[in-house]
Amino acid sequence: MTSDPAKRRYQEIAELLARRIEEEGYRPGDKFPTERQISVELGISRSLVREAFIVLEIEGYLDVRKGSGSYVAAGEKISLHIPKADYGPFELLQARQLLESSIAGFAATTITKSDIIHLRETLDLERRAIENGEEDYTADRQFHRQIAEATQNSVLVDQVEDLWNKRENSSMWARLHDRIFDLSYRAKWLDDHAEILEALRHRNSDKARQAMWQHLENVRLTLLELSDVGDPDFDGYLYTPARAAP
Amino acid sequence: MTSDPAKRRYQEIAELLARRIEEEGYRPGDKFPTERQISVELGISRSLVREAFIVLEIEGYLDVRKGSGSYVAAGEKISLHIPKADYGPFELLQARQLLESSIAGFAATTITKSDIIHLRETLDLERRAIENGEEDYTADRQFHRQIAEATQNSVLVDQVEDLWNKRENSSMWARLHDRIFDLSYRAKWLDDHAEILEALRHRNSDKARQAMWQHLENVRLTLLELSDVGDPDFDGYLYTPARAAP
DNA sequence: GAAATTAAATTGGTCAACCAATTTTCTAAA
DNA sequence: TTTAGAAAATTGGTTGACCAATTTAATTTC
Repeated sequence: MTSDPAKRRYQEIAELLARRIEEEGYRPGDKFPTERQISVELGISRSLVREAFIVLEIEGYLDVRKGSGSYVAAGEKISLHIPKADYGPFELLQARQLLESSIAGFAATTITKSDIIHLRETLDLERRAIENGEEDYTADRQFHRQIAEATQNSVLVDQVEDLWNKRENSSMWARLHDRIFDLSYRAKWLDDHAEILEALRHRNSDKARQAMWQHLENVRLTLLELSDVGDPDFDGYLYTPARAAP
Repeated sequence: MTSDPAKRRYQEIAELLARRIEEEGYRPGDKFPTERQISVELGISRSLVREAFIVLEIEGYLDVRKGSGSYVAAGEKISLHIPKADYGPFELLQARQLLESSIAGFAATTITKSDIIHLRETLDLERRAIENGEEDYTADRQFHRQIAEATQNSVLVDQVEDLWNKRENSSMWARLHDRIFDLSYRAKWLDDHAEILEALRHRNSDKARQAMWQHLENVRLTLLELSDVGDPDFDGYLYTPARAAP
């Protein structure tokens, strides 16, 4: 998908050093070698090491202090690369159910004509992707994002995006990915989306909420079906506490 | 709370340039000024600009190409992870209202005897903190977190925690902080919490949802009241789209 | 001998110069 | 006129030197 022509030098060095921190028993607060030490060791200039240190600082690995040195960071920072919880697909869906159904209900009260038009365009993109057999689900994601955007609340948008990111980082979901698209339940989900859009168009808050809930419930049921393949790894995810629709 | 000793130079420059990209009508694929141009314009060395470019590249703003120049990145990358946006207090509260009321309703169906006991203990801590005039609101936060934990869904817990973290990073909220605790609306909120707990204890899903909604609505009203002080900075936050309770 | 002061060494911060890849311009051949 | 190739200009990549803040060691003072 992405070009990924050539990894930049500082990125290579940063990954090398990050691996060192993780695998070499560094504990928070420990002193890390200085920029000069690393540069001598790797036979490169200090500027390159410095750039790598910046990356590591941003990712929450290091805490650099002028005149003192660099130290392995203590607090859990905003590091996105490594320390990523591996959420299960069912708890993710459950969270989306609770959050996105509320958002859909709210969005029905704030949505504009323009939002409706954009949502319809996204729906067309979805339909075309399915007809062409593409595995691309960006339109699907976009649909849900646009609904959140209709609330005019950036926190909600980020919250929804965060759940999608968590899903893409979920190892279990990655294993399910192929099965889901092979069996092409997406046509059913497309109908769900159309129903949600219809409720939003009529500014029917209750119906929008329920339609979103049912949509994600359908996804959940599909997942349950696909999980019943004797794979012992799925055991921990099979059960999800039942709950009535709101 | 946080130390925040001194923002690093490259970080300042990166934020400046990021703001320029966002506010100056740059579109994906557009060519961005070269490192040299920026360095001349800002009167600093190119190394500093280069470090800022690295930050922007990591955050998904830029796509730098040797010999060619830097271009505004096309795909939405992982940018939202790092640059913690400065959310307004009302959109934060609105998000909490939607999410936490749903969580409370769900938690009512999954909560255990043990959870109730722990919540009651937390409530006592809150009461004691208020009686002693402490400004510490960790018990408050803990109460909301424990309700999320009662759902047994780690995604929901993280989601709630994330909203609290966003609030603590909110500059506008920081300015409101003192006023809120000076006027001690916390006693009222303590009653709200007690009511929520009562609904959870009776496993009354609807009532728990509504009680949580009303609680956050009360916080919102307090904020509105406190904001009416002629501070022009609040203008952008004064209006929040109305919405009926679910 | 202990504490305060000063000096030296260490470390990250900043800079200007040069290197290498790419793009653009110019030139000449078809 | 078009096109292929070479030269020039542009741009990011890399380096070593120097600056400034911090830490450590040495010195002075009581």
